[in-house]
Amino acid sequence: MARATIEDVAKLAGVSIKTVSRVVNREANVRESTRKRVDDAVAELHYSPNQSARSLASRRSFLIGLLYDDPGRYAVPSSGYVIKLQQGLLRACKAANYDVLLHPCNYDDPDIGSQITDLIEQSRVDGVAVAPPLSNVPAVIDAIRAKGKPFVQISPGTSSSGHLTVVTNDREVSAEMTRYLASLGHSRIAFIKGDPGHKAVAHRFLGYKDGLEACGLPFLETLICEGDNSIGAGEQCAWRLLKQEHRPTAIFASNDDMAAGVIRVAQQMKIDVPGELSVAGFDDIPLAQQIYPALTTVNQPLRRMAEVGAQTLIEQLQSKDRSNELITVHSELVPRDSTAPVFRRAAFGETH
Amino acid sequence: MARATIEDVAKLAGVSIKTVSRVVNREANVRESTRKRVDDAVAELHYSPNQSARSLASRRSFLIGLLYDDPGRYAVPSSGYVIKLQQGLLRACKAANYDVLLHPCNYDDPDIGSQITDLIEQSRVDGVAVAPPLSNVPAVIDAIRAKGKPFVQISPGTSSSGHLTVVTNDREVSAEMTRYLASLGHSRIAFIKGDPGHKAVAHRFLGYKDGLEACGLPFLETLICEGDNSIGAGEQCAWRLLKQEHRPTAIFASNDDMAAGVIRVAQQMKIDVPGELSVAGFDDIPLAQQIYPALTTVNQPLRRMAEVGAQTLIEQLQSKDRSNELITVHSELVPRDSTAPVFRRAAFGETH
DNA sequence: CCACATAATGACAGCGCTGTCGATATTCCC
DNA sequence: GGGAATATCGACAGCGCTGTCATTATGTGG
Repeated sequence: MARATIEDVAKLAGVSIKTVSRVVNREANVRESTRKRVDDAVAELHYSPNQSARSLASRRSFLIGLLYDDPGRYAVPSSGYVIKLQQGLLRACKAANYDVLLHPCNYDDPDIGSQITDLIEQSRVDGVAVAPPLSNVPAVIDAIRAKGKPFVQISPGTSSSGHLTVVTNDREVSAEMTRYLASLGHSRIAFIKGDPGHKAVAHRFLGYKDGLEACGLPFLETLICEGDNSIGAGEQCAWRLLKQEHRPTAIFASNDDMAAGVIRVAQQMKIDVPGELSVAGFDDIPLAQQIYPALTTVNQPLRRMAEVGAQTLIEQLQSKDRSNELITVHSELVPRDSTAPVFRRAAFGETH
Repeated sequence: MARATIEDVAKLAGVSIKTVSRVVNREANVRESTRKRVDDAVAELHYSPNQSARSLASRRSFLIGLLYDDPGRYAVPSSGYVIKLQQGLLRACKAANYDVLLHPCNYDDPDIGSQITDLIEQSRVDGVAVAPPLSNVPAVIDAIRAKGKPFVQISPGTSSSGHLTVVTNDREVSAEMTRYLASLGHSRIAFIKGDPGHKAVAHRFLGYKDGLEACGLPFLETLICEGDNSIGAGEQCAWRLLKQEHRPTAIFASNDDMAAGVIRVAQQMKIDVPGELSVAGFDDIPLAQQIYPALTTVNQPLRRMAEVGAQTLIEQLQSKDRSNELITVHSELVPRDSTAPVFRRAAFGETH
């Protein structure tokens, strides 16, 4: 049983193939009675248009590419991240009758620019969604733009740019977290910065400072530490911060892994969390719910970012307007058990 | 700058479009000198064939669909699993110049059969790879077969079937694990069965029995327990097994989560692992390396299974032979720190 | 009821390739 | 060296749609 073609449907409905095309594509100016006849024929024949023919004739593939950093052979942890991106993209694409094509890349490749160029040249996609950390690499963005391929940049941090971008309010929500900690009575709030090469985390630090300022708290260099985003780095920073005589009563780490490191060290130092020390993270990775105490953190709406990005990209593709929208999707503060009102004695610099 | 077409290349190389087509598709019977002229023209124009036109003319989309269970809104843990599948598929497809299309489904959907039917009807893919747990649902397999769509079933357990299937040697490697434990001196080796609805785990239990038999050890019902694959189930089984007077010196759980539950209970009961109790799991999930002690387990070559499956599927697509191969990819025993030579006193039934 | 605007439909070319088949060039063997 | 076998190449139809434009049906105002 060969697949039905538009011609079969037209014959059965007693109309021209063009009218079938109109009905299938929901175009205007088709009489209701005609539409129904065609729809019935479509249903009877289980007709589904041949995408290749559609693509060839209309010069659109109805395919959106996802450009992302390949989690690689052993990096299972980041897979949740990729899956969320895919889910967002898939939802938007499904709604618009597009399909998703995967284009994993190697973030570390020194030759990433020309890699992307080749990829875009050969790919059949109508548009591309670029996810972090790839979307933070200028060579990548430049390559896509040079090829004139419509795209949306999904970026955690703010971006200048002259193209469609979806960001989240990292800075604002970091300020919010800081204010939240202050509202619990904390006045010595430490901050652990992340990898300086990672663009997004810079904004979190700025947000932290905003938050301090909003609460009238002083900014103290002794309460700032920098790590490379790993649990180990979080531990090192925690040691440094907590062995000070006048130690902080709250530590805000710019990602969850480092926050987990802080909690681990606190346990080793017999500092009760959250009794004597409040700890907050950022990202809301699965681990955040699994550790004890469950980590107060910030949920990045990655799925939603991908969804909104793809949706807008597709809209632009269809209307051909291609404006340079900057879309912000709001992150959410997730209070859990690792933060609590300040413990007064500890606040006055008592060591254990 | 519009994309170059085959006609542009033909003109530049001074040949007919058919010859360009031959060169691009690596067909035989093209003079070396001609081939070179065409290749040069292709390079100069950055020509890349229009896939839609190719597909329309050749009736092949060069697209492989991945049918998998959508990890869903919160089920981040299983994302590593999906990513591995994708990686395997992508590798095989890239090598053959195919692309991957994602088709997430809902495993729990009671109407899954007709869902799949619709999906297949509308999808443009040449073939489909079905991953577990979806591949264990008869309605899914039946729906694909009914539509006559070429497919490969990726299945952890053995399968009868009349179609291309990739399996792994669950039973054999379970026997191997059992023999390994016996070789460490264990004679009281308990086994925790998994969810009986889960086809794959049944084979693991058979393998356990094979292993016992091979070592001349008796099969004892008192050393068998059944859980639902969760950590909690592992804990329950562990309590049951370990509070017996004559308790086992080794516990082989049919998945890692349950093994993790066993280790947790052992710690609570102050039973040293691996000193007094060896624990083995199955699957080699990320957690297996993270817990203490690191878990001895079995690594399922999921990525490799997907890769081999897709590769074979594509080969069949191209040769049109469509035989019903059964491909086995071997799982690997991964010895870590949770297993050790038997502790004699414990072996003689001493309680803590 | 007619001239005109607008809605509804169809005829047909052509998107950029591949498959078929026929034409021509080259090689091989006796 | 001649004819058959084989290698090499091109002409052309057509894959199943969409876009364009012409044509016909329907409505509208005076």
